Amino acid sequence: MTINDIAALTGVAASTVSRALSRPDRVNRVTRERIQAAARELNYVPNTQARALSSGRTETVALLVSDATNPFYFGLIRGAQQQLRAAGHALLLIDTEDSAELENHLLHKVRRSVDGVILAASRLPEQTLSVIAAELPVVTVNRNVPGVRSVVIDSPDGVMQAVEHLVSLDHRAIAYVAGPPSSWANEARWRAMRTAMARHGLTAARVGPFGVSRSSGSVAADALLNTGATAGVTFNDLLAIGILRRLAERGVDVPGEISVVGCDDIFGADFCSPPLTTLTAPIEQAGRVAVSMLLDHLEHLGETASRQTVLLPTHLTIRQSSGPAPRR
Amino acid sequence: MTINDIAALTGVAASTVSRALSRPDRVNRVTRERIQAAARELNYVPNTQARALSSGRTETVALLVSDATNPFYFGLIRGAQQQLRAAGHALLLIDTEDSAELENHLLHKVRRSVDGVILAASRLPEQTLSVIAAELPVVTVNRNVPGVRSVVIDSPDGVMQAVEHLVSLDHRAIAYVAGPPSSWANEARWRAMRTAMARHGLTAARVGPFGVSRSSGSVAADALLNTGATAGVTFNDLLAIGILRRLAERGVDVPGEISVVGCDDIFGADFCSPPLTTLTAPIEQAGRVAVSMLLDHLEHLGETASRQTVLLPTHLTIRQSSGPAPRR
DNA sequence: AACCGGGTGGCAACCGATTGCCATTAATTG
DNA sequence: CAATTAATGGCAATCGGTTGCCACCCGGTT
Repeated sequence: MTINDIAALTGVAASTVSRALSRPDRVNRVTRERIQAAARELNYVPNTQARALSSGRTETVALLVSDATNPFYFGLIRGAQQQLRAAGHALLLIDTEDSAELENHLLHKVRRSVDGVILAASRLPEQTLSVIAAELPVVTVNRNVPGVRSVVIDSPDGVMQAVEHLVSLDHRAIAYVAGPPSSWANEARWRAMRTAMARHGLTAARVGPFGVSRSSGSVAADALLNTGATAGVTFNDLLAIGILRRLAERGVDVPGEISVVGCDDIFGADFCSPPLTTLTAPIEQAGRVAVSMLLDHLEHLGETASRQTVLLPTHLTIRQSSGPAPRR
Repeated sequence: MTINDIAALTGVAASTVSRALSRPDRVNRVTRERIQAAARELNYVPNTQARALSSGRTETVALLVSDATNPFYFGLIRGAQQQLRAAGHALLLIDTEDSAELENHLLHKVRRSVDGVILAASRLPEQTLSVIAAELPVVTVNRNVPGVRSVVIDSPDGVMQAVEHLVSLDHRAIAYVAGPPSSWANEARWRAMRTAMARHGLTAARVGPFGVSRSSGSVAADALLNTGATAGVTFNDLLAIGILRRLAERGVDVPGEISVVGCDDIFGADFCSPPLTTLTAPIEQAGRVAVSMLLDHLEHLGETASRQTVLLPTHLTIRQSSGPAPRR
């Protein structure tokens, strides 16, 4: 069922069929309807590659994540997928395994086969990113690079809320449990934390970096205890959940002896034990917005974007992993 | 950077460049090396669509899931992704939103742009599936259809283990909490459950069907309590976790008053409260195996497969959501 | 009657590879 | 030494659309 079959069937040229299907106003109504009817009848589906080859548009967007098993991305994938399907585009999922080289390599490889890419938690240095953004429409998530449009979740603001929350509960020694140094969000959160602490005349301790997996949580928990802090704010929920587990194992009461605040509010944060106080991030929305920005960008190539960055608000969701500071 | 640029640069014909890159033995060593060097230098990446157009191979595989946010699929996606990347293929992720029509429609749409598809939890009727499998390489996961190769996780066997476990703890009234009727696995588990119960002269109760989300768990929990059963085996972990939550809310002690056994051992099953006794399924492996089968099938098109179905074993992981039956 | 312009639809040149077929050359063999 | 064969690389068709350009038809103007 190619365009030619339809052409033969309806007695017009292939080019007319093409136009009837993709630029309907360019062909006479009766011809168009005859063609469209035939197309429907034959169950015609245009060949994506052929179309891409000549038009340059693939109707496909790549979503790069650093680790497909990180629940944080589930929401992102979902949101992106939703929005893409609404626009009739396909989603190419790419796992960069947390490696900048691999990320770069894969980006290069798919460069020609997608209309644009969404980089969730890119590990690429700023300069490399700029280069890529110059030759391919890019939207980043939680990563701010000049000239590259992005959607960032305002977790720094959330971190401040978390600090206020903890300070109001009489915590004075609060530590930040850091994630990967190559993560832009990690540094942003740390900066916000120091600022918020300073506002109360306090200084934050910092431990890490740790990998973003639950197993890293064990090490992180021990390190956190060593700081003597009465509360810890972690880079993300995965780490926080790992910490909770290790603390339970060591018989440390949460929040009696130490409070733990996570970040992102991923799947599981509400039913772990104790349920995690965390920064609720509109992850799915971030995915949708990222796609919207990208598609919008694609439609107006050449024009300068009206908005380069969208900041999505977060809020602190208080559950049972945080409580009053223990009496000394 | 097309094949022609390289041809011009090295002074050979484009066809020779093509061969040097894709069928190296077909061209002289020195010519080949000169071409390969040039390709490397120019950072040449073959255009996927162009290649697909002429060769018919897209090096892309679609993975259809019924709901991208279901943690069960995370592992599957991961496993598939890993194996695909190792083979240099790309992964097109498609969310069918639990709708058979949408699934069919999307399958039809991508039919020409992928080399094959993996259907995880297809909702399609058997006949439709056969039709699709005839015109496109297909591997199903947890779905057995004659003539379609598949990888199925042997949860029926696991369900039997679960029943043995519960019966040994003196449970006599055990209920199955059913998932979507359109799920093949759901029926398979129910059958296994009845068989296992019958072996002990017992009959299983059944409640449901319920949606596979945590929120459905609330309704399911209440229904489960109404059966008077002292233990419930659920279609999957998501449902089980929802049930645990609702039971906690109602002040029902687990496992003191009622035991709950889940299925799949998804992310979260080990840290919910209480940690869930569940059937541990090799999900990631399932993803890898599915891809292997598909790629293998692609390489030997026309030949009849040696193995049509791979059965992956499960085992019961006993945690704290199951315990001795309460005294009457 | 000659002219103009909008609406239609065909022709043909791409897009960037792959691949069957053939010509050339070199190597092997009787 | 002639003949057969193998290795190598070029030509050109092809995959299935898209799109610029042009020709034609027709009604409406001067």
